[in-house]
Amino acid sequence: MSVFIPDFKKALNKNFYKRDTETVARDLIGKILIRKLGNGDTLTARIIETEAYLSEGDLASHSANGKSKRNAAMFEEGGIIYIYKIYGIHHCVNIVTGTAGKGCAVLLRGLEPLSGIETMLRLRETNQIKSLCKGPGNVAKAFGFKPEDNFKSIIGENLFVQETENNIPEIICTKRIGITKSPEHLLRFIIKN
DNA sequence: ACTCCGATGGTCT
DNA sequence: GACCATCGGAGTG
Repeated sequence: MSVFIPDFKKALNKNFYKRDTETVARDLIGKILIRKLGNGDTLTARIIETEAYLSEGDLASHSANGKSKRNAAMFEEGGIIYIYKIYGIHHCVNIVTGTAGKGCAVLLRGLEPLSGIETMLRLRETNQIKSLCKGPGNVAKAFGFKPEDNFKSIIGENLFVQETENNIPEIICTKRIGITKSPEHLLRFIIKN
């Protein structure tokens, strides 16, 4: 993709996120994540890897043991983000899916940076383009997501996912990464290549 | 290419 | 006190 123009009129809406989590995780592949920072910088990247965490029958999901202070955002109506800290070091970003009270979300695991790359490099404190948005911790850091962004809307002017034209990416489905419970579920989605 | 492992802290039993 | 939805560097083949 040579030129990409962020356009809020093409943002995915609440009905997109309120659907079944696995479907949302799959459909997010190939779409464009857009964030406008307070300083005016705009970051855009293509979503290339996601994982679904379900509200039922999924022991790996943070919601598996019910609502708590940490996972409360997961139990909101789809269309907001859920941010948590992992291993005491990294933050991870999820997009909450489904209807209110369910407790499900899609983890953003990998992006292909499109614009705002200088800002992402600065936020990541690296000069490595190759791994800039590779892995959930790096996705969060490159986009400047912090704990205070928990519960923020993913359908607002300064944070949204944009529809793409002629978007029929070839998608591969595998087991999820780094989990020990419910490992058999094929809930990781990655774009081919 | 791989495997191993330390860093570091919130959450839950 | 154990367990993590991780990352990157060191060591090995």
